[in-house]
Amino acid sequence: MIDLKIIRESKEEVEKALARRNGGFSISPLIEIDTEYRKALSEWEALNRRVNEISELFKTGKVAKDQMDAMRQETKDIKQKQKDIDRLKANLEEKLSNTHLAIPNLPDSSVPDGIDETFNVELKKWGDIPKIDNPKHHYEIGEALGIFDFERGVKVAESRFTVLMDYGAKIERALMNLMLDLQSKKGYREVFPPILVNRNCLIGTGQLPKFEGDYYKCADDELYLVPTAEVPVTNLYRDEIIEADKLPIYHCAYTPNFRREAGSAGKDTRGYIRQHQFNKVEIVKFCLPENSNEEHESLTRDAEAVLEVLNLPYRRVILCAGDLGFSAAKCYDIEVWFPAQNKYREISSCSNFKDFQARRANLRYRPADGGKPKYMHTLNGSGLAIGRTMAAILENYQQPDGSIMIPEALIPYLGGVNKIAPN
RNA sequence: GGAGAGGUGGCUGAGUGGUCGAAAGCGGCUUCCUGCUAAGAAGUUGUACGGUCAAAAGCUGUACCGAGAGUUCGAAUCUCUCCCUCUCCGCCA
Repeated sequence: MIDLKIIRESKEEVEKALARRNGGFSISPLIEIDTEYRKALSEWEALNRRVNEISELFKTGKVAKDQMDAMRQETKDIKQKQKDIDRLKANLEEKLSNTHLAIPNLPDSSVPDGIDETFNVELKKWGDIPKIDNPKHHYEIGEALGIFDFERGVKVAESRFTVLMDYGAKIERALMNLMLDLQSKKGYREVFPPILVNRNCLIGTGQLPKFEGDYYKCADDELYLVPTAEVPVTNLYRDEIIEADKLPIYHCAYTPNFRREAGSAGKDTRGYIRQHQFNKVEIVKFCLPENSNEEHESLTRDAEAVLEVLNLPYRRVILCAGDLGFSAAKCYDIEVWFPAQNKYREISSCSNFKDFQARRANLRYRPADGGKPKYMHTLNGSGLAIGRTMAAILENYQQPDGSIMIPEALIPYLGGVNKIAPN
């Protein structure tokens, strides 16, 4: 969340920055609630001061006998008044918190203007687009190879669930290992976190309270299936104070991810691109505020490295302010080439959240000079979405005879297999 | 699921209804001392939100000892409810 102090003191700048996003976020209601809340708080404090005074008099034995009852009565009356203020205060506090938590991050000044993805700006392209006559879609190839079973996925769960068979399952597992090995070598400490997380985690990273309907929740427990490893990994250090010399901290994590895809009805209904359950390797960084820009650049490079190792053509775009996710101040999308769709599709999102998540999750560090704890910066990116990587491999490595070649780097992870052909 | 123990500052850990934001130790910071290092001596050291101030420092107010409610002039301390952790037992991958 955005520092309330900044919101109070530079209302215009904050509103101007937020206006670049879609949706028109006015912070006036927040400021009103904040003012009311602080008024109630100081009233309550003034009353309590008198209570403290009276008890101090009792303590030091300065109360004359005939005044004791009057003073006892006075605090009773004050407590009664405080109760009324308490109700108001609790009410305002909740409103303040909910309103505050619903305000998205400020777009960084380097983020281009624009209202939707058509305003995103391409920054670079990598790799040669393969020349394929009448390229087939990944789902056609996968079904013909017998490695995707969409119908049984629906039978076992519902739509947007897929069963992987034989080399489908094996490639999924091989990619997971390749990606974790690659990021581990780059210095990301591997972690395997819980896949069910509590509500505070989702508030910490910014999914809640605003997007309640987007996630799977357990009926009998206050636990949610993770929509991304970002959630448990970023919350690893929630409510902690880390010594400055321990930063930056890098983590990589594999988890399955679960998303209800509310609002994506009809989008990518065929294929393996948009599933309710998908695997992903995530890379996460915690760093000093002054370093987050360069950490963002290098993190994005670390995500791109996976595509380069697999020799899949991609491009990098910078998201415009209107397309930016709720918590991000700045975000690069990495898009991989899909020959049959004849376009680039998102395969990784690399974001700098600055101190937005750190405030929510209370992630602080102790400065080297021993001063007061400060909020660190958090960043993360997919490294990569595994299902989409498999889909991209199927399409980019497809052969005229219906087989697919295996990217060289993946061959060792598949026990030496370099080609998969239909039975 | 059953029985018991417990949740206190960056950490470990004392705590009698008022002298407790809280002993002590560790860690951190400052200074001193000794060729360097190590060791030693003294001092200092919580967080949040307010007020005062041009601002900072300082001073000052309020809250915070797992969460919430209660008793009391006054609660870390007493009572109740909830949450969490640990130990033992049971069950189980």
